[in-house]
Amino acid sequence: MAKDERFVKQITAKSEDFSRWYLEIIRKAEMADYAPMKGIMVIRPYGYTIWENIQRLMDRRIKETGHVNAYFPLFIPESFLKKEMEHLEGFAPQVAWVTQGGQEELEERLAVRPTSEAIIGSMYAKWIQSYRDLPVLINQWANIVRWEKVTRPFLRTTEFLWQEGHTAHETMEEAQEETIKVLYMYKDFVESELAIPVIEGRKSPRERFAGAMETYAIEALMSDGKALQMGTSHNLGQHFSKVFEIRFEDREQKQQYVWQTSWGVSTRLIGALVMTHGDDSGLRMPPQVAPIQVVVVPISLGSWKENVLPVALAIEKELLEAGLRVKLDAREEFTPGWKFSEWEMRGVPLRVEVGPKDIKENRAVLVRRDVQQKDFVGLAALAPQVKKTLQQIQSSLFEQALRFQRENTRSVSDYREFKEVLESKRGFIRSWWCGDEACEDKIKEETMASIRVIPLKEEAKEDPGDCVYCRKKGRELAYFARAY
RNA sequence: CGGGGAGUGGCGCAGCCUGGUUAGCGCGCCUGCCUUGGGAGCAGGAGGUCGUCGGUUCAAAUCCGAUCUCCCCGACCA
Repeated sequence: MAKDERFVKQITAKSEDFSRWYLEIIRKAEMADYAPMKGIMVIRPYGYTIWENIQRLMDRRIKETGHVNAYFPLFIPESFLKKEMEHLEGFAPQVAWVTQGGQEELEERLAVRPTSEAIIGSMYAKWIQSYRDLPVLINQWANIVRWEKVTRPFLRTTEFLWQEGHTAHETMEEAQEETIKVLYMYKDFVESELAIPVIEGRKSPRERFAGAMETYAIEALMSDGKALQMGTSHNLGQHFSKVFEIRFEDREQKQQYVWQTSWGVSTRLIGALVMTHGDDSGLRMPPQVAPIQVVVVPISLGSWKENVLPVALAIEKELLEAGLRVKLDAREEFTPGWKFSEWEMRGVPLRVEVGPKDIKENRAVLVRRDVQQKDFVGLAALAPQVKKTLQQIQSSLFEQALRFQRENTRSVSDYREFKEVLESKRGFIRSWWCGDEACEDKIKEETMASIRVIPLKEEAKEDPGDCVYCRKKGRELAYFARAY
């Protein structure tokens, strides 16, 4: 059996049409389906279980760093949104409005939340009086609506699910520290749970969140060479506290405005999993977030129900007791081969096969989804071996993605080369930038590439080169890419 | 929002140009037999009114108009 041979052709090859491949995986793996309204999808159980796993692992980190969960309203009065004009103008084209309740027209329009800075800010103004009330460290899990013109399942939909943290602090330094702490929390989460390597850094002013003083993000490279923003963390400064009057009496008994942050990751991460790890046979789920970590397939031959099934049941029980998410697929109406393909499409990381031959040898067959490798394992050592293999798959997926990211990150100092790389290879391009928005705009216009992130740690290590566009002295080392 | 393409049983498609009996095909689904170590085989069967609305016509999946949705490219977008 050749390693990269496709057993069954059921989806468009990734290399043939990436976009179509992506959409077909989502439907064949039953992650999501289109709802009958433009740009809105239904997240089906298999996709939603991935989200639940993401939630569970992220929520743990959020709480470990001292935050607590709360829930704020879906509706935001227009006047609240208007208080921070930069913020309103940033979101205006994407806001859905409620103008009528029952038969009555509303006196004031209500926005369906595009994000919650405004409504949360108005509440913080009531809750915060003294430095003793600070910091406020609140997170909420919620749905968000943004009227998007171009939508794609998970990557950009009109309604989506996310988590948004909103914190308030005594000092600018403390808010900045929080912003960066969360950025690295996201990086750690995405790399260790989703097995997706990211580059963390600051956004250029052009890409900054509407109303933020500074925006930071983690960016990943999808396997078609386009970048995807995986999470953002904003230092809001005092923009919102000034307009919402979020004041406190400080240690010197003076009135001060609080310093705020906000940060979020969304169901877009599920799209990133597909585009980072998927192959021509379907999904490849990292074990940490896989809805099913191990599928047990009994080889149904002859009197398998008497001989094979009891062993399969015992294996299922043992793996369940070992704390794994296990599925025994003992359906009679499908052949083993059919089941193999089915679970490969859904990206189940590890498959355990047991058949008559294995039972004679007192063993089972382990098949890794990531590399399609088969190994015989004695039944006595099964559970520990399965656990170990899952860990290997988790790190192997990360390593594969990291290798891809490194191979597709190129340092370029010449604009001609810059354009050439984008045309032929895409990926991240590391270049110096003078800091002038005009250069950034020109580059975007001419190459469709934007500044994804200005790395936090790398700048100091190198002598500045010239701006890749205007040749003036470079001020920032930036990662450029075409992005989703 | 601009340009292009597409909506026909669950999925993928043919039919439309050149209107005319019961709208086909493959996969899937159901029943039975037989099979099962990489999506088995045979036989029988169910399921669509052609995205939606309107118009032309004796007659519309087919022609005309509007509208909704999806896909691709671009503009826009934390």
